[in-house]
Amino acid sequence: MGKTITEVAKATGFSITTVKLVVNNKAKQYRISEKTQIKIKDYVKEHGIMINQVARSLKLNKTNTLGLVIPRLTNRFFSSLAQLLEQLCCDNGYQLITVCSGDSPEREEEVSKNLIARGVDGLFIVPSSKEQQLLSIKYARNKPIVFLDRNFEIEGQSTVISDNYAGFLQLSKAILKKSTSDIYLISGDNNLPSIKHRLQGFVDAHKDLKKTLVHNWIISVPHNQANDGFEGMKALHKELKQLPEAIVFSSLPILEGALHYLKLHYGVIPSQLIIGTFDDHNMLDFLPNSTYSVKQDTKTIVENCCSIMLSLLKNIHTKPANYVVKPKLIHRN
Amino acid sequence: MGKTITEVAKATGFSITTVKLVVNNKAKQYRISEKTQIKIKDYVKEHGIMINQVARSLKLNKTNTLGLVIPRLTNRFFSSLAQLLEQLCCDNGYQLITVCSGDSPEREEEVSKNLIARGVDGLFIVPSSKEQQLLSIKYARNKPIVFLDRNFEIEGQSTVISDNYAGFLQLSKAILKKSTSDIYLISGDNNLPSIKHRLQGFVDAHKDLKKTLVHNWIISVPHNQANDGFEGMKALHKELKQLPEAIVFSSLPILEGALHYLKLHYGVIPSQLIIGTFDDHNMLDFLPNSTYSVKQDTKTIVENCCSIMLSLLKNIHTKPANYVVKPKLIHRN
DNA sequence: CTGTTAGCGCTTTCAT
DNA sequence: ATGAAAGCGCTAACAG
Repeated sequence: MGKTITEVAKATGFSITTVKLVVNNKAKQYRISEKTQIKIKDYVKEHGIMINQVARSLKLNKTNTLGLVIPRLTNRFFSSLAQLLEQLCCDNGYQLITVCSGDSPEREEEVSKNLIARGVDGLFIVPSSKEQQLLSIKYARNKPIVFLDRNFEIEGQSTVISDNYAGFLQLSKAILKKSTSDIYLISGDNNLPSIKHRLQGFVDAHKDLKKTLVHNWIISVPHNQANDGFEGMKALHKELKQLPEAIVFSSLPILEGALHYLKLHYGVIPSQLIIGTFDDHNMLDFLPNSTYSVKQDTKTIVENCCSIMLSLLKNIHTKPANYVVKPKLIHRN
Repeated sequence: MGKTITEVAKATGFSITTVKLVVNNKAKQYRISEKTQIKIKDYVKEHGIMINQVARSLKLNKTNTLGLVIPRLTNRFFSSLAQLLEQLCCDNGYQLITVCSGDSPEREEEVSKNLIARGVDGLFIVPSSKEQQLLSIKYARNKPIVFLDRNFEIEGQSTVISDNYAGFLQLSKAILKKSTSDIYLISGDNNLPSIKHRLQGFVDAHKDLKKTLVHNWIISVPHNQANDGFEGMKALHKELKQLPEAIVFSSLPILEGALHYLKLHYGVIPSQLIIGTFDDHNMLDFLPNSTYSVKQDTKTIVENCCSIMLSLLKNIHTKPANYVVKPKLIHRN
């Protein structure tokens, strides 16, 4: 399956132009004779034809591919993002290439360069640091970039992020209204703007409701991973010697790790603990606890990303757009 | 950032060959003069250089890309698979392109063709049906393919799968030893060989332990998705009017859906229910129940896939290899 | 030590 | 109605 267009031309004895006209259904338009059409179509029916996209890309200086750089696929938010974006890109004639940076700036630089060298027509990037975001802009040159999920406040760039502040403001208020103010926060990667905004939402919820933050209200852990959550929970537990009324987690992996600690320590997850977390997952159903989760609107995020990219692809000088997508608070129990 | 090699040659006044020799650090070997080296290196330092991989690929008829076709990224097993495989391919000089088929044969055909037209050097495929597996072999022609996770028993192909039978045999025995034989199975996509083997393991565990299967022991649902699990649980519950001692689920999404039904119906997950499932997830920690899960050895699977692919890439006539990777039973509580 | 050249398969423009 | 040819940027082989 899959002769090249040139091979078909050689085999049938017609020129490349004629073959192309026939296979692109422009035969009528250019009045190619019936005989010729039939001969070519028969050959194609028997042997198949497959346009070599590499050669096409070289000639047109356009690959019809787009790159997506995310921290990791095992994070549910990013995997849904990748899946939806792939589908949407495909619907618009583009093949998405997804790569993981592991949140390491070096790796992000490497994979981004790689994607550009491979000739992607544009890039979606979840930047791991301000420096990397700037470097990407430099490397991509005149290729369109849309920054996703995080924006290190660089002027003139297109960005699509969730409203992290509003999400945690709403979540924290909901919990504060249910409970006293005995509420702690375990948070990873606090230098990320998205996390900073979440923290601010948590703090402002207290202010708005005229509640005071508990002493040592935040446990900071280095990253957004399960083992960080485990250590954070351990630290909090060691300090308090007991469980508070409520704990809020800056992300799902942190929550996973923290609950693993509790399970190890208590044998079960203490069900009276009120739990808040950024990001949602079906498996929160598994908990007996009252849980509040901030579900990001992945569909809208992806649609915005894609529409920005398509305008940028049409005209690189399109004015940059900055979307902030509202998440949704989900309550269980 | 990123002049082409030709541009550098023009700008510095040297020939393409000389420039290549210098940037590839073969200057010494070919005794390029110091002066020339410095001139070229200075220019590159200032303007950067970026090899156009598209042109390179066209010339060499090799793109250094590999394709991975999976049902969906939102399934945890497949996302870890993709993430690990991407890393391993990268370590070996290949860029992985992951696409989702949604378990639809039509879409699988479309994306596979697309990958081949884009010139991937080889393909990893989780086939959705026997017909598609055969079609992929036909389309790929002389490109290497490794089939993953499922094998519809086609001769002469390289495959890497988990030992589904052993996994469920072990899991079912563990549960049967703990409980009476009041144990049901909710299972989706029963026409997949992997699922068939799991069912057989379930049945044979009863045989081996001389227990009899309960009446109507299996609830079959069409697919491997959460809403299928929801419907399956509903059906079982309607039939029994109560909960059995134990339920085994053919996959995590099915379990998710089923527990969502229980949560809706009972308000909490009844903690006396013993739960068994294929695939593992940290979030099973969240359950108060006694759970048994079969954790696939993703790392070994990926390593096997990659090593087969690399030999096939070296020599397409390498004898096909068939790996069956042992999973691990995980017990909680 | 350095330069030249053919050609990968395609698109596009211009000729018949 | 059909064909010819240039050229995208690179590699590899050969030529000085």
